[in-house]
Amino acid sequence: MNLNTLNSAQRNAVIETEGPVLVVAGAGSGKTMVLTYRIAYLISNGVDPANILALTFTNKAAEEMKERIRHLIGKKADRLSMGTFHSVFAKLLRFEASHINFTSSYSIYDTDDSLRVIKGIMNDFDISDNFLNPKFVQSRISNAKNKLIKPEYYENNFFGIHESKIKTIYEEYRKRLKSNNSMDFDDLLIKPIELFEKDNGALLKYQKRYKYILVDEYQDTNHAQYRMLKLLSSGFENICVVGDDAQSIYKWRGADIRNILDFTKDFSSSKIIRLEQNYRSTKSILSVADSIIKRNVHQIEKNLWTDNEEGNKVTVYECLDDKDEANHICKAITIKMMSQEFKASDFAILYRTNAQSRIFEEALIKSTIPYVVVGGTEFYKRKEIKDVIAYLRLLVNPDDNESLLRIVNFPSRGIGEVSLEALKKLSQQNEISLLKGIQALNNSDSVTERVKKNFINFFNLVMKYSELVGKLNVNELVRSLIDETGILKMYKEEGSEDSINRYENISQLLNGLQDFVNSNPTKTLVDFLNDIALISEIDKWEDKSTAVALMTLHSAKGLEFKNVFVVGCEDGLLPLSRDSSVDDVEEERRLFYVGCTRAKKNLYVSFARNRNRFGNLYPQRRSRFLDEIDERFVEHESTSFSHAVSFRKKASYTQKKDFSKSRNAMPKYEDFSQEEKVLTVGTRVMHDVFGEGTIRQLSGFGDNLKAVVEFDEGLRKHLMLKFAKLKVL
DNA sequence: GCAATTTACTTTTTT
DNA sequence: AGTAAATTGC
Repeated sequence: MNLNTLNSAQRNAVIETEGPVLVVAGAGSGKTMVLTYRIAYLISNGVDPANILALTFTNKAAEEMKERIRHLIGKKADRLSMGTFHSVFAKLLRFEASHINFTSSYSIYDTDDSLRVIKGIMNDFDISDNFLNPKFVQSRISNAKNKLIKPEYYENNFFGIHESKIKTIYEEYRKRLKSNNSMDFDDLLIKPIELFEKDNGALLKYQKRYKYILVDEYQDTNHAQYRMLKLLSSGFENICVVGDDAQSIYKWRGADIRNILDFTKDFSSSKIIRLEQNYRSTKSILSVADSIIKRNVHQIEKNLWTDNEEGNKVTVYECLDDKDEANHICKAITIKMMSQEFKASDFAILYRTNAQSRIFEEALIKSTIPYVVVGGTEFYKRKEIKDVIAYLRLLVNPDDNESLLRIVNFPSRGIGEVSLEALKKLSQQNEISLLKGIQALNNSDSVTERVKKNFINFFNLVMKYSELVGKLNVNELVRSLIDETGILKMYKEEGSEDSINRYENISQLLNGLQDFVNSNPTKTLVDFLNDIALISEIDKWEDKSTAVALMTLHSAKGLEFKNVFVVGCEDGLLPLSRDSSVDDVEEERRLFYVGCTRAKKNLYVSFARNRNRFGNLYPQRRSRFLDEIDERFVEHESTSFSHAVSFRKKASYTQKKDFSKSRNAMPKYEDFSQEEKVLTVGTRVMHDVFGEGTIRQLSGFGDNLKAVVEFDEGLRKHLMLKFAKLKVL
């Protein structure tokens, strides 16, 4: 291990091992290397690896870091506690489960599972989901949990019309998860905190164990994570957090940027080390990124610089529409690959929303460029996969009612809604799990004999295999169970494209399980379920693969590529706006900044003048972020407009009719994005009868152009623009 | 109780 | 446009 390869700030960050340290690490400043070296340095100075806790943002980051440390210090590295907050504490909770009245085979509910629980509660409590959106309730509950607010204090912290109802749901939600022996993502952070707060012995045990704590991506930790770190580090106070406030992009998930801004206040006598030299990008790229981010008001002062070459200018592409954007980029990639200078995996296409990936996929296929979409519809969230997982969960956790409900009638066993209600009612009365309830139901007369038989068949299936858990090889057990359910057979026989897909997905899951067990025979079914609950798509992605990477800007955090395309730089998309409420533009700007700083050699940002959304073409305006870029480092390119025509359009949409009549004679691209008085989402309009309002949605073309207008009086109207004479204000 | 048809909703970003 | 949920008809 040679510390001389580090610059002086980096070296400080490695050797200041005692006491609280904040490392403000700008993009590309070698933060991963610093963390790696710091851990290796600790160990080479005699610290037991088992006394080090390193928390990363993704499992992938943890794996990579562990690999690098292994290179530096060898096998000792395996004894490190390293992983995401969620995976490290999920493991801890399996050890300590009995102390919080759970079992070590508790289920982990993802957001879908948790939403189903909430819907179930609202259904039981007769709260209509028109009245209260379950997703809203879910986000409120998650929000409260992130802030460590218990149901009893809920109403002191949230102020809206429905809070007392939400509080009731929150209370019941907690109860149900508890009786299901299940935890959601938030619980994985909260439950250890609750344990530590009530059981000082447990806290002391882990304080002693984790003498040195390191946290990566600290800018994206939430309050619960902060509280946890505070508790664990309060003994030795050897806590080192690394982060960059300019790259905080998870506020929507509860991340609290104050954690990093206030670190020096929260942890007294802490040191700050700034890593300001960027080793990743060219001067042009860094200057562009800097010109954007400096528009944000709230930040830690820092000055990122680089010794790297000036490099090529950053290209701003102006495209006709989203299709043109995709083709344009494919062409650029093809040309660059032909020069032999770059291979496919040197390129990344980064977008704001997953929905944007499709159009690039189509274009890449046509261009025969290998690509891989990272993220999107996640494998483990597919219906067929969740069904299989529900079976497995029920085997190890018989209290998991949510999983039971999912599969009790899948494949069809003749158990309908009415029979299920009877089972739920009986189980609730006797305060037993639904699975146990089946036995009770069998001894009652609330359902027909035929239904009883159907239930018992299911019950026997589950019991048969849960008794085999631990006795039979995991792989054999699962294959045999799935075979007996007939799921695979069912999909195979149906034969539609969709069902073949599902069949293959389940096969893939079973193969994944086989690999999991083969690579480590001591692993159990619970381990497998735990792993797949906490794994993300980015964790599975191998950058060794020779393919262009497509992913969201969020997923790209922490990665780097020689050539980066940040696409869809249009107002409303990047920055993304939901309705026209005041959004946090600063966070969107940071997201754009994160995207730009992923590039090592070449950066391309593009926007389309028209974009398809929900199957309709909408005019777009270039992102305000593009106007913030320092022009000295930019070159502009655009698709030739020679065959496209601009329209002179008057203020009123009554003239729109003329335009639509001559539409057939018009070229393919209708460009009204640069016109002055244009109707777009957000435009203020005047209606003779309804008064002033704001356009919320646009659809259709020509005579069929329709708008949803929200009038200031509170009315929301769907209007045909052909008839409604709207004036643009 | 189930299949077929209609409707509603999606596009934030994810552990 | 494409999918999931809800509703209807058998």
